[in-house]
Amino acid sequence: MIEKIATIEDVAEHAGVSIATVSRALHKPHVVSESTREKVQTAIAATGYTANVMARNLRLNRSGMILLLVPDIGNPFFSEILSGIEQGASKAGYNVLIGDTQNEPEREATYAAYLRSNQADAMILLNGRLPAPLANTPRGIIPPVVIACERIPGCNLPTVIIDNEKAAYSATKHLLDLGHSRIAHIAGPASNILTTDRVAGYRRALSSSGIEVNPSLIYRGDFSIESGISAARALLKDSKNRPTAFFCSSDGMAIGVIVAAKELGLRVPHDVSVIGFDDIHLAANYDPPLTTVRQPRRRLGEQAISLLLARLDKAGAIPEPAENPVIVPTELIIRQSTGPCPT
Amino acid sequence: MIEKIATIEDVAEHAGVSIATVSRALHKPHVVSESTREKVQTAIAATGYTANVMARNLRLNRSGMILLLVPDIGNPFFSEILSGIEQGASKAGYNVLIGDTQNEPEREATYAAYLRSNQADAMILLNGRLPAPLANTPRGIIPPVVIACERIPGCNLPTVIIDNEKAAYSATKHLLDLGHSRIAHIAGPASNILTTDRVAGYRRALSSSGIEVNPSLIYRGDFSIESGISAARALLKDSKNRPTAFFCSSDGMAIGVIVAAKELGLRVPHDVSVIGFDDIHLAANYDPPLTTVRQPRRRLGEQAISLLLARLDKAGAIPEPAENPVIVPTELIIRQSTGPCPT
DNA sequence: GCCTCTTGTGTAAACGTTTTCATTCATTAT
DNA sequence: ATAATGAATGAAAACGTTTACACAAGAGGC
Repeated sequence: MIEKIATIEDVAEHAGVSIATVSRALHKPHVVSESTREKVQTAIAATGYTANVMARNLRLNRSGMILLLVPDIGNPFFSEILSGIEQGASKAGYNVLIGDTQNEPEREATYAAYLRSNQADAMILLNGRLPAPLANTPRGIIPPVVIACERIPGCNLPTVIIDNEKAAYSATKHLLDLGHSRIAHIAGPASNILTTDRVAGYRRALSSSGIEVNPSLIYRGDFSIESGISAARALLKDSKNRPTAFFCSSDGMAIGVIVAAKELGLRVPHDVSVIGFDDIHLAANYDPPLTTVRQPRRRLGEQAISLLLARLDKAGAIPEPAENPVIVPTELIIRQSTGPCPT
Repeated sequence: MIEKIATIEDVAEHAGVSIATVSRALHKPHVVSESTREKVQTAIAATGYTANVMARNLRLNRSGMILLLVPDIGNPFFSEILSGIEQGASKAGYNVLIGDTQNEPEREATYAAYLRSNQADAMILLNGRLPAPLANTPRGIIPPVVIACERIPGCNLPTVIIDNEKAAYSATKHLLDLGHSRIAHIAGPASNILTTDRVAGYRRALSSSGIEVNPSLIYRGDFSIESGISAARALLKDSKNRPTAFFCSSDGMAIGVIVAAKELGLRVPHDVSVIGFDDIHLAANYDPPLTTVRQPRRRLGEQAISLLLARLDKAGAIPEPAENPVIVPTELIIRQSTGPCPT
């Protein structure tokens, strides 16, 4: 009574041909005669045959799988990037396997081993770190890996990122243009390169306006709403010298700042201006609607997968240097959380 | 110069043993002698051997892959569920392959075929619909599939859901208890069973308070902020008979309602109360903080994967009826978007 | 000293494909 | 009529594993 899954052999028998012919009828229809092709088709229908992908891949020495390393799949920030990647991959006949690394190097290494063990044909890194096994790849061999979201210094694998320094500069510049001079920066974790880049942009903007950077106005958050709240509570405490504007490295932290500001009876943007980063979906509908730096997340994913597919197509071929990294443009979206500096 | 990947044969040769012994040294260490075990270990280290998972899986007739069908991976609502699933699966040695169906039955069918073609060992459905190929599974054979999030009527596969009817009832009841009687319901798309269930809960609450259900107060949204805005604009237009409270089937729509209400100069909760559904992360930090029905999303994912793993363990065994569906409890989180009915 | 166990190892089959090579048969050119 | 071309198919090897089975050698009981 137990259902036996049909193999190519069953189809062959049913059609009265060899398994080679069945395989050919499926993958090189032009080399088999019309009549046998038909016989094979009806046999397939009759047996309900589906090719065993595992066997096929073993023979072809591929897996059809693209491994995506993400620091935390539970973080909605990644979901849209992921969506862009998935769509491109699926169109090219690849599946996307998501590796949630939880930021643990051990898990990164485990997943990176998938490349060697033929469980994945290629890999996209969103986690800003090169897994250990990849770091000591023999010189001259370029693994099929693309880096997205966070650049990895000293690593010249194909990369697609935004220009964090420039984006931070323009955000800070926007606040300067509104007349602010005591501008706080709620940064991301120190471990992220993008934090460094954004701090640099922030500093450059201030300097270019002849304002000295006050280190106590730079607060280290972790992108969460909660860390934004703590940051604002700490920085707004001293009502004498408090900042009149905040440039936050995530929309979440910006929202946290606004929550804390309201808590203290301050109005946004009348008393304090806040600018975020990412342009998450809710940014436009928060109260007040958030001025922010839009990160084209889907675009980022699309670029990453297309870079990877290009790399896979011409495997072995000498990879032209091309423009690397690929920079996808950000955009400053001005809404109502920023306004002129109170006098 | 091209790197040749080491196979089990290379290891065997290097260690001076047969490939069978290598395989045994790896998977049944107790049956090989200590000395050979060591030889094999050094040989593995020397060659940098990693087992070809594809070949292994072909032999073992498994894939180690759990397929997760999601209507839209770009939707952050799913990311936490996903995280719960991924964690449980990974602990049990499974990988999670995400199938983004985009709500297209065709893509669902394609992915469902992965089960037959041995690309996946099991499947979790979050999309509320049974893929066509699965629907006509031979009687008596229970495919390794678990349904989560949305029950599928008439399908008795293992299921883990929340009690939408009850949750909607208690949300509506909360508004009734606050003295509201003109309560609008912003529902989800008609195609979702959960919409039906929640509408039923809403109706039951009203009826049990002796209030007649006014169909014009039920608005069909699509879970998005935008649809919440349209809903509120439409329902609040008539300042004479406008509802004093909204029960929304998603936090997004609740936020939309609040945006629209503020637009009209109405205060929440002073003039109008709003209650959402899901308890997304931002709900607690919106202005005002959102009263909502918390859906334990991670828990949902965890339950789903554990149900599936149990099913996989005793393959073939007669599945005990057990409690089906499994209900994970929701919780009404009362914050500041709901208040007494204005007189 | 022979038989029986136990322990460790090797040989070879199997998993389900794709593809190279050889074979058959019909067609066309000489 | 015979040789040469071409089209269609089949036989078998290969992909890298796991494992059933056979076998060898040493230990222990009589």
